[in-house]
Amino acid sequence: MPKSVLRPTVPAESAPLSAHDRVYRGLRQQIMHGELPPGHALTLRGIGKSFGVSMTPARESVRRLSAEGALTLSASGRVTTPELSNERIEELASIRALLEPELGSRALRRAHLALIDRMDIINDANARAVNQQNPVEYIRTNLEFHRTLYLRAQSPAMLGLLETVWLQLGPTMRALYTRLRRTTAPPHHRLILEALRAGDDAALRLALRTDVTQGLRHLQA
Amino acid sequence: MPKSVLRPTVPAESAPLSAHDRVYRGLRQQIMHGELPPGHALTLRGIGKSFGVSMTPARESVRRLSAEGALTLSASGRVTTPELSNERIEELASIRALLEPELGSRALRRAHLALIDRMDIINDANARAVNQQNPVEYIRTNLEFHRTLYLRAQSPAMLGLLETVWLQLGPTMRALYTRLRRTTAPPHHRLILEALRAGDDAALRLALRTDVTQGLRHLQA
DNA sequence: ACGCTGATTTCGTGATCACAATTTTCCATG
DNA sequence: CATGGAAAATTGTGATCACGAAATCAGCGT
Repeated sequence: MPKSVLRPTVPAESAPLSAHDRVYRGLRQQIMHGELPPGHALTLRGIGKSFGVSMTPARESVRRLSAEGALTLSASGRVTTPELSNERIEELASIRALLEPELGSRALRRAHLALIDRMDIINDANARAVNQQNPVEYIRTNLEFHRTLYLRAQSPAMLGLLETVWLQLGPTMRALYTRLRRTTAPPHHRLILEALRAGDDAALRLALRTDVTQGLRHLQA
Repeated sequence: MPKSVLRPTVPAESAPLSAHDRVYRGLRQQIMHGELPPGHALTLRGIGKSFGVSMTPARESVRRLSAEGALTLSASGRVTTPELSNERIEELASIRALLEPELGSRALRRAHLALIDRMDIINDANARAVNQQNPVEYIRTNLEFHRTLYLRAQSPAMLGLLETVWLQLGPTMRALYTRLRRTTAPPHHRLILEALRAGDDAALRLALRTDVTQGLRHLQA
């Protein structure tokens, strides 16, 4: 594979993206966006083939993702997406309920109108995904709505931690959202946007917390 | 499934521990306990040799640890322990200040006297490490003091997240503790123990928060 | 003494392979 | 028709290798 020939003048702004990175990002997105159900089995050779690489980068990606809780390794090394117990789901939800209000609060001071408008647009796409009953698109836009806000918090470590929590919840969220097909958009997104416009810290924290906890508690029924 | 019959002479109680796991655990402990200064360079071949394995398990361990923020990969793939900016240190400290009071509070309901006694003993060892001005032993016993409490919270995901934060801070804590050799044990451990004995949730949360923030703020001078 | 350039060494990456263990398949037996 | 177990296919593990890129070093010139 004459890779250097095929990449004559690499656009300097973007990294060349190693094989491992492509596989990692691809798998990570599939998992976080709920494209895989809980308990879905994967193989290193299969992953490698679907990304056009050998086992080696596939294995590294799997190790990395399993370290983040996005994949489960059985005792014999078999790879599956995690099947979370109810206890674990509740714990992850409570972590979200702890981190997200904090991130929102930090972002509030730096949020300007352009940001809120952008979130509004994303929220529309989210509502559309609900109408289409498209779980993957719903999860994707929902996460993008939150991440757009949290990026303004300028707290990369905290956001990174939160993303690993989202990652762990990906397959479970898919299962829950496909099981009971919801027909109404998450109601608290409006409250979040209002609190942002008003610059009301307490209201924003509350809206974020209830959005997270209600969203998951509503599904555990 | 008569697997136990077919198994030759494996010690049943402990997993065989794959090469990758041994390397991962070994490196992780070195980093978390502050045995390596910030910016310390590592090589895959060197890691492999020091653990008696080939590059492959070494590489997987490094990938995993870098995913957790315990190691930094340069653009060319070079491996070093992270050199944290002051901003990053503050952010990680505020994450600790967010998670640790929550974990402590959850543990409080389940904490019995034997646990507090154990923490007392660990705290003595911690004070001894201060007198000996032994940074590694100080960090180790300090973390063990906290972890002993948080294990009772029965919140493995939250504790896991916290440990990755500790991991990221390992080399920096070593640098800080060796730079200014402190001569007095952390004063808030007493407050933590008192709050535990009194069953006072608010006091425990406060003591944990100040222990975390003061501990790091005291060193940034 | 200092800086630059070219050679050499070191290093990470990704592919491939042998091997052992597991899982699956399939057929014979009750 | 179910069931048990042997054979075959599949899978993860770890070692090794070639390759290109990066870092280190040597030697030269200024």
